[in-house]
Amino acid sequence: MGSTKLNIHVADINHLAKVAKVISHPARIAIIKYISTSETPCNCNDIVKEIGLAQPTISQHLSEIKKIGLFDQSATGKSLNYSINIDKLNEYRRLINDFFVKTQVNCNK
Amino acid sequence: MGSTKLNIHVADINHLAKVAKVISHPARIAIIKYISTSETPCNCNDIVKEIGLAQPTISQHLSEIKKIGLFDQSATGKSLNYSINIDKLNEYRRLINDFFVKTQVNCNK
DNA sequence: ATTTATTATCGTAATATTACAATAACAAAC
DNA sequence: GTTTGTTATTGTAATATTACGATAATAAAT
Repeated sequence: MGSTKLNIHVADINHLAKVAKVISHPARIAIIKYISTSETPCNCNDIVKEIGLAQPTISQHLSEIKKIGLFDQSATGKSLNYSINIDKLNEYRRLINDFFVKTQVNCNK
Repeated sequence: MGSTKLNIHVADINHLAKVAKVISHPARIAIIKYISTSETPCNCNDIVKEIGLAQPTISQHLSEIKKIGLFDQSATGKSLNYSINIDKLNEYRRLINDFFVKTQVNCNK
């Protein structure tokens, strides 16, 4: 008891839920936003300064976002530069948008 | 410690996170989908049978979805009929889609 | 090799979420 | 008013999430 029952749902639904979960926390939204707007390549410390959460917390959130492949990483010197994987971003935008659109279409028949 | 720090983020971001959280659980996605596809008005028991979770669990999920106004309710006899509030559905579709689009635009400059 | 800078991981406390049994609340039917 | 059908609420156990201090791991710089 207590944990989400994944086995009772089709894979599509579980996948959508997983993607939505990543953007269901304000810190992760703020991280994605910051990385996308940053003029210069930004690393973990930049994000820590920007968001105002401890470094391990940011690292944890980054790891959640990485799990769905939304980031590209490139190492320069000591630091890791994060950037958005546009293909994945687009894939997930469509995945979520399609859910809403399909829901609406279903309502209208 | 332990609870999400909302005060460090702007309201927009917290709002988006709140909406995304509703669709971050497969049972809630399945509920929304079922209600939208149902030909006849559907009540809580119908959803319980469809999804395969206990009635209090479904009731709890329905309440989460209601909190962001995604449902209309209408009482007929003993039961409550749930339907999707299309305006809200559209509002949230745009809210989430705009986040993705803006993120992508930011990446390309 | 030691220092310095950066990020990940470990451990853990606080809190939130998920699920369900039991039961209350409500409304129609008898 | 008692029964029946439906949904909400209460209470609670199991699990997950969030946050951070401490520390390890990694890599460049000296």
